[in-house]
Amino acid sequence: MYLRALTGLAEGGTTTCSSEELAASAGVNSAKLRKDLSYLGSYGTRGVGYDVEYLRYQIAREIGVTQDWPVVIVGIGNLGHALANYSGFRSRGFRVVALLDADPDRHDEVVAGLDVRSFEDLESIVTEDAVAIGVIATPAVAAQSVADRMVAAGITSILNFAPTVLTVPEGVDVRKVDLSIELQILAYHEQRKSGLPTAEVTA
Amino acid sequence: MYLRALTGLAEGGTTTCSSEELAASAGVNSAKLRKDLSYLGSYGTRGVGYDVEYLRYQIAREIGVTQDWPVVIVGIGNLGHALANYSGFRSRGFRVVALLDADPDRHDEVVAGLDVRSFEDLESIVTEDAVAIGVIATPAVAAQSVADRMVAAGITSILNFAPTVLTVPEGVDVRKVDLSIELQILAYHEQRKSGLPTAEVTA
DNA sequence: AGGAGTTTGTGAACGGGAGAACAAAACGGG
DNA sequence: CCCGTTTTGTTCTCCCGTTCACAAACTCCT
Repeated sequence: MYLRALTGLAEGGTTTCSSEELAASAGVNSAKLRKDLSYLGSYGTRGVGYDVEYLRYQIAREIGVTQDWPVVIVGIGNLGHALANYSGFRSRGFRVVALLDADPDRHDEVVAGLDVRSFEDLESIVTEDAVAIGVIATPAVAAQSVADRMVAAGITSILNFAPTVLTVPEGVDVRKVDLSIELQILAYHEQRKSGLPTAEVTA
Repeated sequence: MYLRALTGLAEGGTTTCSSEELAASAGVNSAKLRKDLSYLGSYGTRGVGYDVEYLRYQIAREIGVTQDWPVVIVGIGNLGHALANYSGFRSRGFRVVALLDADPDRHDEVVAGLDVRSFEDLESIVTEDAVAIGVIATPAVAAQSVADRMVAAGITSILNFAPTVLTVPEGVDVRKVDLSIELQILAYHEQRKSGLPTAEVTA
């Protein structure tokens, strides 16, 4: 978040910023921001603030975005399609090296300049391109078996868009994004708003 | 999460489950699950467990998924396309009533059985269909102005996929989904794994 | 009917993140 | 060169979510 806020400030021509400004851009409290940055080191100057470019590089280096991360996307349905075309990945150091799908009917398609290939090619792609990160955009029923194959092939980080809990061996990281849960949370608050029109709304 | 886990169990033919089973399905600790459910009421039976269907209905009612929520999606690029076609929304009580885009070239397209309409139609759609929830899938630069228009039109809950912090008046809920930040988190752990091959991996 | 075995619901302890507050450090003006 | 101003880095405190642990409650078997 801070990285993106800094990028925004840099594009706006700002060269120096205070913790207060940066915190506002990132949508957090300034004390929290300073504490977070202090874990990386002491990159600010008291009485002045932070050098935008310098801090940006330090954060990028720390979280590993200075290098390029090859990524494989499995499941080229609507969501996989969108992810393959999502420009935000490339601009943040991620390179989609392959699109895989189990459905042979999709294997002729070209999406985002890449051939959709057979899921059977997973192992060779992972070893060839040293892929460590895999994205699962398949239906829920297929997700666990795809994850198993990924882990067997050597992938150690998985981003899961399927609405299922994945079980993976220790040492493998999984993060889950569930689009409809976010909507459900909004619906819940919405219901409370309309149900209790005079009551206080808890943020 | 519990709701989805329960749906999965119900589809598998389970009629009764213990907190331990349900917690495993949802990927959480069983004590936490019991405490969470206790906030809704006392819907379990000691020595037996929870009735899957009954508990499912109680949770659905509590979070407001028994009713149908009309939703508007603004920004029909790759992501908006995918969201419009995402079946998980409809099956969870959300109905996409309109797709809007500022680009007139897109206004003839039909996506997911809906015409892509002009962003100018926002106000009439919101009032006509009593829409309370809006989804922003536009580029970052447009997100804030879209949010402002949404709020002015009467929308009180926004799901934001654009990589920007939105500022909205009090009483309006915003939730943010950032696809590349999830990847960055994985990349960070990945870097630590390879950088410290003998060190302990912190979950 | 009664006791053994389960499983829920909840009180208590633990841990960690978030904000307030302040000392240390850098800059600028006289 | 010194003092006031600004802003960082850090400590202290508070609060909330998570987990442990156990009593209450229910079932089943004898």
